[in-house]
This record gives sequence, structure tokens and C-alpha cells, in this order.
Amino acid sequence: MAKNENPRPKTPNAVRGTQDMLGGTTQAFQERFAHVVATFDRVRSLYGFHRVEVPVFESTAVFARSLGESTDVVSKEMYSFEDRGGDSITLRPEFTAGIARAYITEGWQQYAPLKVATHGPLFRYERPQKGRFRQFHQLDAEIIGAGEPGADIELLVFADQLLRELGVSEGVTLHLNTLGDGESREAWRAALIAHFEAHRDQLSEESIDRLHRNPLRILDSKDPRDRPVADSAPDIDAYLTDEARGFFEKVTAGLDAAGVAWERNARLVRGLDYYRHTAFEFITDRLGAQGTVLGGGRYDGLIENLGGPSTPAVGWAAGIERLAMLIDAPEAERPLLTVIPDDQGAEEGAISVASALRAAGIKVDTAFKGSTKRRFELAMKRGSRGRVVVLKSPDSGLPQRKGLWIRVNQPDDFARVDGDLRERVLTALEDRFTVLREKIGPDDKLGFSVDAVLQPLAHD
RNA sequence: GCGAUCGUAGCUCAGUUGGUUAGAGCGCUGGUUUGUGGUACCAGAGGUCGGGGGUUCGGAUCCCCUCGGUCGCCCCA
Repeated sequence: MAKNENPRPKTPNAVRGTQDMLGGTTQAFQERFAHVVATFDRVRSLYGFHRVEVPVFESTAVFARSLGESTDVVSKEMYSFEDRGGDSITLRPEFTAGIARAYITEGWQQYAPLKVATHGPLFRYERPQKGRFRQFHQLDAEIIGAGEPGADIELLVFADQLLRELGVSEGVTLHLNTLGDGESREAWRAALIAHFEAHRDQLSEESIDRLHRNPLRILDSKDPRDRPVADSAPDIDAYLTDEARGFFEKVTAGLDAAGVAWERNARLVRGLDYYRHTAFEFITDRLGAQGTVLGGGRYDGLIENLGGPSTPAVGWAAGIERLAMLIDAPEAERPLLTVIPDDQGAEEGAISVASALRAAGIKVDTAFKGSTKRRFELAMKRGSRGRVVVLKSPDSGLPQRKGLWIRVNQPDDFARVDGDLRERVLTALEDRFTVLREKIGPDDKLGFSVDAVLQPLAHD
């Protein structure tokens, strides 16, 4: 059989955890995604954050050093590879480290305090599940070079307004905590380890494993066996230095002043090593296991860790896919008009009409595939508000009727569109044609009526 | 890395206790009809039943392995 003579090559699958997003579909995921990004960009400029672009890959050391060698992200989730020059390169698993690196190596200290925002793809080698992908996308905002609580407040108010404008703030609550300054955090950490060691036998295997690797994590463990011990663990409050406490109080007072609702969550910790002071997550219960929609905090030690000057900074990141799953589907973009040649002879006429309309800024779809019948069907399906049917005038007839004949119809029946839209079309065409608004037919042996005759503009 | 669950046309799914050439809707192609084409009707193309092995006279259906999707744990946005 011919089939066997020419076997199809196997198509490689999309890589696990990556997604293809097609616009114009009923799920409208691409549109949701784009709407999240557009809203972010608008609110971003409201708050005076400048757009920044940083590379998608960096030297592996950038991430290894800033996130902490023992974190899961660094120890098992990075897409790292050796490039042809033998350098170890990593696809960015987050934004902060790369921006911090740029801050140091590009001399951006001169712009401090620096308010920057960006968005784009990130990569983590994880098992995909709802709201989690290997290539995923985040919005990101950072204030570098400001140790004042005002920076934390500004960032949180920004985040709050973003979620509000996306229309997702209803089911989302801001969980807020402080991890204290370095001194507080160390004292608390030691107390936690002592507490968990004392109740070691009551912990889950996983938490026993976490005890030395990342003891803070036991606090927000989902394992019910851990809850009693975790719930009875000391809060950081008793270990906060006066400065740390004062800092946190200013942040919460600022949020109250801005009208941002928040909840203290003394069990909230953050995974990455670099966090200090303020830690926060906006959490929803609508996304299954991946409830965190936006999260961040203060990372005063990071830039120094990377070899830069001691520089305080705060920032957050939000998952675009997660936000996109939460918002209502934006209305799909659709053409205002579809230009359809009435028969083969009118193809070129339809092209010039379509291009004239587009040049005038009108969204136009062209019907270039299939039978004339199919073209009308497609105009209907694409949801255009009107169709411009183009035909060539018959050779015989009055000279003032020679040229391209057009009529502007409703897409779903034979009725003509309302006068405003028809007039808008004809006016737009006047840039390229002499438009004779002459009604022809239906008594003209045509069986239909024509709205206008187009003739090429006479050149000077 | 671990666990659960699913895998039949391009898409969404039927396929009875294993039994003749595997079906539907949508989509696609062509045609008929309709006042200019929305609609309706007719026809056609399209499937290694994810892949491999096994049990059986016979497997889409039962068993094993494998690959892939989804969801959960871990971790994170």
C-alpha cells in the first residue's frame, strides 16, 4: 500500500511541563495570559516601576549562591547545562537572582532606590500538576537599595491593586509574617530546632528529614501528624529584636493606611534562604494544591552574598498561569469585518479593499480559502460584525457603474449592516478609491443590492 | 523522586458478561437545497483502539511491562 511506502515520521512530543497556547479558542487561555500581563504592565507604570529585561540564562553560580545550595530549587530543579565553551549555564528558575546580579554588574547602584518590574518564562525541573509547569511564567517586581518599610508597603499595595484590577482579589487573602532580621531569625531557628528535636518521635519521616535541612518548613507542613508539634512550636515574636518588631509594625500600619487587608500568619515561611523580615503570600483556595498566587519578601542579604555591596531589597513574583486560571475569560478578539470576494474574478479587488480598510485602522479578516459558501460560513464563525462582499462590475452597463461593487451585510443574514458601520466602511475606502454611493439592484436583474461602486482614484 | 488515575478518529466521547468489516457529535472535503451564500439534507476522507509482551479459537475489552496525560506528595509562583 502507498501508506507503507511513505511512513510518516514520528512527531516529537512537547517537552513535559511546557504548554502551547492558542488564541481565539473557547478556553481563551492565551487571551487570559495576555490580559494578566497587560494589566500588570499598566499597574506597574502607575507605581513608577521601570521595566527591566534580564537574560533567560545566567551562570549557574548566580542561582546557586543566591537561593542557597541546600534548597530544592538549586539541588534538584535547575535546568543546568554546559555550553560549548565549557561554562555552566542555568535557565533561570526565578527572577530575583538575575536582577540582583545585574544590579551589581551593570552599576545600577547609581539608580538606587531602584524600582523595577519584569515578566517572562522561568524553568524548574518539577513534576507538572495543576498550576505548575516546567516552563512557567511570572510577573516580578523588586525595589533594590531601600531598607525602609515603606518599600515593603509600596510593593504590597502594588500587588494588592494588581489582584484587584484582575478581579481575583475576592478569593485571595494576603498572608503576612516576619522572619525578623538575621539575628532574630537565627535565634528563632535555634529555638525551633530545639523544639522539634524534643518532639522528634512525633514528626513525620519527611519532617525529620527537614529538621536539619530546612526546619522552618516543618511549620507549614501539610502532614496531619506534624500539626500538633508544629502548632505548639514557638512563634518568632518572642525572638524578634526591637528593630525587627518595629519594622514589622510599620509595615502593617502602612498596609492598614492603604486599606490593604492582611492576615498575620505566624506559620508562613519562605523556601528560599535569602528572605529576611517581611514575608508574604497571596493565597487562594481555588487552585487546588498550588494556592499561592503571588509571593515574596525582603532579601537584605542577597546582594552581599552575590559579592555586591550590602544592599537591602524587597520583591515579589506572581505566577501568570495561576492568575490566568483565576480570571474571567477576556472577550476574544474578533474582526470587525470580513472581506469576501464574490467570485474568482474579484479576488484581487477584495485584496485591495481589505488593505484599504486595514490601512484605515479597521480590523479586517479576509476570506481566502474554500468555496464562496465556505467563506461566508467562516465570516459567521469568526464573529465579525459585518462582511464586505466585493464583486467586479459587469462589462456592459453605464460607465459610472464600472469598477468594484461592494455591499456590506450582516454576517448572519442577508440584511445590510446598520448605516453607521456601512458609512464608516465607505469613508475609510475613500482614501484609496472614488466611492460612488449608488444603490444598484435588486431590480437591476442582479438579485441583490449593492451599496457602492469603487473606482481607482485618478492620479494627479 | 514517590503515589493515585486515565490513554478509542483533528477535538469531545460511546463501545454492553472478550465474538463478524470499531461508532456518534463537532471539525474537515465535496454535493443538493435555500431569495446571496447563515440554515437544512446527502455523501466522502480520516483510527497501528498510546506502544510492547502474555492469556485465549478470538483482546479496544483480561494480565504484565513501558511511554504519555492529569491530579496529589515533596517543593514552589
